[in-house]
Amino acid sequence: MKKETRKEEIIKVAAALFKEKGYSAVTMRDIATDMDMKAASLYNHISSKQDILKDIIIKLAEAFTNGLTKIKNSQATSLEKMEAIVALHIKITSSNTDGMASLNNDWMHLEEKLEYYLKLRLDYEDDIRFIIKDGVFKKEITAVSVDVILFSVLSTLRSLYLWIPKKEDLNPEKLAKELSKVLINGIAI
Amino acid sequence: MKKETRKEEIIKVAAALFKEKGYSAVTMRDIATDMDMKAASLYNHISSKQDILKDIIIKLAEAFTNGLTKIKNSQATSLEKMEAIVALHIKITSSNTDGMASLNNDWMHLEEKLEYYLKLRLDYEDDIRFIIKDGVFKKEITAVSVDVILFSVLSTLRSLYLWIPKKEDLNPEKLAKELSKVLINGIAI
DNA sequence: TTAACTAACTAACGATTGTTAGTTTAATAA
DNA sequence: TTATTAAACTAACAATCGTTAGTTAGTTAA
Repeated sequence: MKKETRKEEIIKVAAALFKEKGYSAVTMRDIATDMDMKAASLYNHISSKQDILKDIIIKLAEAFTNGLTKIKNSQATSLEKMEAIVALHIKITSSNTDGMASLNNDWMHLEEKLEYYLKLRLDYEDDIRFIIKDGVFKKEITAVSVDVILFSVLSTLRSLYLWIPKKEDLNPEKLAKELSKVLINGIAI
Repeated sequence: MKKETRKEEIIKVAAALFKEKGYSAVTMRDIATDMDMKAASLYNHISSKQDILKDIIIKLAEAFTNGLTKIKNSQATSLEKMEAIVALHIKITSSNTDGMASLNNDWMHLEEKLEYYLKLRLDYEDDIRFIIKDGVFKKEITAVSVDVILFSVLSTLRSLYLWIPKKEDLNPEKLAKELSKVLINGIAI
């Protein structure tokens, strides 16, 4: 029960198609064509189209949750934690930009796992909101609306999947440094 | 307060459904159900499903292009222009959050109008990139990567459609002020 | 009144959808 | 050798898709 390479290939090919056209617009025959096989043959490896989406999204969502847990339990300052969150998003996203497209755009088609996903996402946002609030309290972060800060930072990080593939020469550490600088210090001189 | 035409009603209902499930997952029968009619009756008012999407997206894309043209031809400083761009996005997005979901997520299904849309989007990004470059040259904007700044700002503005509907008491001017402050001055004290 | 128009309807179309059943082929294990 | 297994195949299914054709009822214009 460990011969999952073929299954993983299918999921990878499917994720690329899901990014290009969206989950609903991709047919099992599309995935099969890119795998050089017939649609029915896919079912030797996966149990349903739905199951492919679940695999893609839940794995990524749990990676974010696990990454954030380490950060929030660390001894870093609030701003250092924000920098670590930026680095976490760059690390996970650059390892799977296709899958991140599904996570961002097709989570509503999860059905059985939808509730679980929504809980992970809500908890994730709450944890970051707490880090920001703590930063404001400790006078590390400006006292403009916490929600505006949360929204602004998270929107940028959640869009990385669109942008990272365009940078052919990606240096994750350099990007993390520059992006942290822009998000934390702004763009004004 | 002129009465909406039947076609406009359909487009509005369709946009709400497109936001909820994505263009491909919405059927003509879904739209008809929400309009309290049969799917075939929709064709007395619209020519195709595709045409609904085109109406939604192109109208918005042109509104952005027109708005940015005024800003770039103004005498404002680079930072003032950036603030005006923030306000432009808030204004257009808050007037049609449903449509903005299609613009962001379903543009790839435009078919005949796809090329035109892509040109508008590319020109839009180039215009903002120029404003940022000019700001760096005039020492109003920090000399970190222009693309990182462009990406960060535009990602946030393009995600407004997800966030504005959650703020039941939206004050566009106040939001523009706060968001500009966060994007331009950052979050650090 | 008559004619034209608007906006709904029923019925159905060919195409495509995700998926199942049963079969075949080649490689590996006994 | 024989048996087993993995991974492909063909054929087909019921359901659903966007859309068309033709009809009907109510409203407006002449």
